[in-house]
Amino acid sequence: MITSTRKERERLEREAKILDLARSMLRQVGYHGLSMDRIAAEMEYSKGTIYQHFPNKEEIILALANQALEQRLGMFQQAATWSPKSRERMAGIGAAAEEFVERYPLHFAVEQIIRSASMWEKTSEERRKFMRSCDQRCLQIVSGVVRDGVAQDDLALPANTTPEDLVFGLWSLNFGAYTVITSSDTLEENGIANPIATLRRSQNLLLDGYGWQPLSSEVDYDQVMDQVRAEVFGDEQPNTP
Amino acid sequence: MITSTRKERERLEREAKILDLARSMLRQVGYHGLSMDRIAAEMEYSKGTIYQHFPNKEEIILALANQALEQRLGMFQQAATWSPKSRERMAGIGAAAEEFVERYPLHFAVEQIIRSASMWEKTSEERRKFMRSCDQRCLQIVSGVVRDGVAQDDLALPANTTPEDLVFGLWSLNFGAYTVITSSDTLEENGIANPIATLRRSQNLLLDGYGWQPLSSEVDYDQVMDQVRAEVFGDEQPNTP
Amino acid sequence: MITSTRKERERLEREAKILDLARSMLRQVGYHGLSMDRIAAEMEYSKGTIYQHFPNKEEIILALANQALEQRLGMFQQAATWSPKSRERMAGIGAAAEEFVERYPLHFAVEQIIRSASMWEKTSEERRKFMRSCDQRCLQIVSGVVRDGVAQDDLALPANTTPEDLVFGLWSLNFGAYTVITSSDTLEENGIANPIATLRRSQNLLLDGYGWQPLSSEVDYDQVMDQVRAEVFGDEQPNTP
Amino acid sequence: MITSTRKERERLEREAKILDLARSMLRQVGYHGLSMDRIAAEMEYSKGTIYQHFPNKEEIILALANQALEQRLGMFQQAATWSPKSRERMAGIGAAAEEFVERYPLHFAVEQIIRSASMWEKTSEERRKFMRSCDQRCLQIVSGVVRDGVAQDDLALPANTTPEDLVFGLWSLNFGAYTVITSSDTLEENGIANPIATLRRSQNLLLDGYGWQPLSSEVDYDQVMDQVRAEVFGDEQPNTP
DNA sequence: AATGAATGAGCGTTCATTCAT
DNA sequence: GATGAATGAACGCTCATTCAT
Repeated sequence: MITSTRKERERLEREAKILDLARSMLRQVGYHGLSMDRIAAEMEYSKGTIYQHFPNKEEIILALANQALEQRLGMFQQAATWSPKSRERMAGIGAAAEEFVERYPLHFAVEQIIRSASMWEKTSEERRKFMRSCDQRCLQIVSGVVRDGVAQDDLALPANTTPEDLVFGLWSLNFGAYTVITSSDTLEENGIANPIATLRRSQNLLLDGYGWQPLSSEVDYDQVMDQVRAEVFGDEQPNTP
Repeated sequence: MITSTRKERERLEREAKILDLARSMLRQVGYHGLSMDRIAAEMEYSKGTIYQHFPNKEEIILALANQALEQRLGMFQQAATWSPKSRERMAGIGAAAEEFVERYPLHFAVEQIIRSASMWEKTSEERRKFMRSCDQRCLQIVSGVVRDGVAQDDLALPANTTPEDLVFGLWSLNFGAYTVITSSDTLEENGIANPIATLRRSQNLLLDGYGWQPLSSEVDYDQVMDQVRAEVFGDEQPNTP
Repeated sequence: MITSTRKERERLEREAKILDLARSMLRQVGYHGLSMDRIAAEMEYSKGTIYQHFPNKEEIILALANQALEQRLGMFQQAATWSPKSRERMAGIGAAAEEFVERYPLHFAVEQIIRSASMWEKTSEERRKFMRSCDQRCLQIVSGVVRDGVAQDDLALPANTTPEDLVFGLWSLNFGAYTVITSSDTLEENGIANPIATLRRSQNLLLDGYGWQPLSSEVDYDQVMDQVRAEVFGDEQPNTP
Repeated sequence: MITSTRKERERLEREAKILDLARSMLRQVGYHGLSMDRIAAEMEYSKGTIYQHFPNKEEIILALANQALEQRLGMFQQAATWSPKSRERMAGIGAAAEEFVERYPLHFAVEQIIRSASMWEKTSEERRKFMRSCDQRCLQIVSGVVRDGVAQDDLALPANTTPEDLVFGLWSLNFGAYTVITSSDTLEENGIANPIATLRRSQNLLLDGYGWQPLSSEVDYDQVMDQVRAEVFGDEQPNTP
């Protein structure tokens, strides 16, 4: 029993090591530069050993995606229960999204690559399902907060609009903002000095636009978000300069 | 010299042809399937000839991206001068962005690939510069409209906020939305039936949030955008259902 | 010792099981698909254990071949004592050869592989010897029948001709026929509707040619062969249509 | 024109060289030992170049098979027109088969491997067709001689027997005999001193058995075969000792 | 004795790039 | 200037075999 436990533990450690390596390599050399040869070379293990953990390259990438999604899911779950006030919980989720990108930039990079690469071929349907379900659960957490807001009369949705529609807007804004931030190194010299702050404001304005009470003119959600990051995620430094 | 002019013209034609072919191949077989061999095989020219136009494969892809950016730049320019009213011009740019993705989906796909691939070592500084300048000019066009709005008192920017900050929000929203739309095939079943409409509303709410007059509660910008797409870009069918 | 006997028995059982598995895998996935990994996976034993039985893959295949040869040898022995009449015994051996291919097609396939593959460097001298001895004993059984025929004056061999020469002819005919049958799927459409019947006739004509009494014009050896297959080998259905 | 002719010639030469090498390697290391790596290494060309001539490994093997079959076809055609007497022409074909194996032992080895290997997967259907057609044409040449014999009343076929049935017997005998000869090195010590002579006799007895006139008791077909090999195929030494 | 993780050479194949013609 | 044969490193992947446990 002890032996099998140790072996199992070693196996998991090795698997984690492979994924760590693959993750950082994925960012450095991109999807097309990531190769089993390189992964094996960079580890102290042989190619065959890598293949004993993952049946093919795509599975490695999908595993990375799953890790990223699971990580975010967990953070969203924490944030979604943080406050009794619906709009504050929403702000909390925004804070979680921030925290996620900053704390696990590689996870975010993996997500970006996954969402744009054209490599949905060989990966096992099982894992793909898992990925979709992570996506959905994330979406549901956030739309759940919207529903709470509606239920608590903090918010009234326009006709023909689902909570998911609202979330789609926030999601797009968030994902797009971090993608632009990550892929552009001339933001500052182009007049965008503090993109994170702008993202926060944009999110607030969007929620204000939906009439979600209390509006950002009444509550300083910037401060709320810093508070979430400090209290829920243990940041030492507030993020707003 | 007339001769050299003809030669030059032929050269440009051939270059355009290579790019057209590469672009459609990129759609059909993905980045993975794009190969110099295949490009050459599908043209009446040989591999060597193609190498006389583009020193390596990456340059082709970058050239493709530049075409896309130039295309968008042109469309933005058209949209940015379409109306005397600043907020309508802004809506026009939104319509142009829509039109761009729908009319040239490949261009958008190329942009995404470019933004995630890591292949900048091999590409020429010249082309890279061009790309950056396209990006910047696009940004400037849009921020120009913002400045006009400010100048015309349709809009007052908060303290510490540049026109570019505002544009960054819109840009993120747009880019993010189209990335999510492109990469997710379960949007509808997840409650997001009409993502384009949601994107439009999100944009409007954002601009409303900045106080840009006249607000979307006063003017039906949906209709304005359809109008732009019809009048400026010649769409026969309005996009709102 | 009782213990060692049990162990020995278990060992032999396991060995037989490995070979059974390997043989059926050989049928299903061909020589190419036969792998130690797969054998181990399909058994309740590990790769290492299999290596304790067979020092390498080739030995397994050779052991398979030996099983096949031994099987045939046994059947030939049965057939060679079946009748007091030499020519009928000869027909019996023909029937045994038929029976062998039909009842154990895998054994025949293994034989063919063995005879064409080049893998003798790795295999043990012992097993190779065994294989040669099987071959020889088979030959001797048949040539023994020829000698009986000569001794009983049913047959007179030409000058410079050994009983083995005669057997060589039959052997060639038989092995060649089944190889052609196995490897060609267009026999029928090429006018060879019943190759087995033709093989039988060819054998009979050959023996007639040597003057082996009674000739096939006097005795219906087709019927004799069906009888052998029914009585000696327990076939329920006669083979001639 | 001249250039292209030279290039074409060089191409064909290179192709022939690859095939020559592959052929001799196939015999030495067997089907499973033959690898593109080895072929490339043994030539002064790189792997990529080999692939510019043959799209995959199987095609190389099939090309070898085609060469062998075509070679034999040609020899059979020569032999089939050699004499006005049907049975002598038949003997001529036997001589051609002998000549083929002796003059091109590698071609024969290829045939043997092809007929037993389980690798009919990837090869282009086109080439496979060609192979089948070679087989058929060979068969037709020989069965044509049988038909001639029937037409000339040298031979009467039994009921339910096609000329192809007769040929099937000869074919089996021949292919089987040479396979046994090739794969067994203990023939002589097992009492089979002159297998070729035995094969010849077996063939004659078979044809005698069908009643093909004149019988081998009337004509010395051994001498006829030596004559064919000398006159048609230019052998300097008769083959019968 | 049994295990299965680890190895690493090998496989068939692709493809960007070069360069003699 | 155009060609395409040649290259050779790289790719994803397999598998017989070894050996520490």
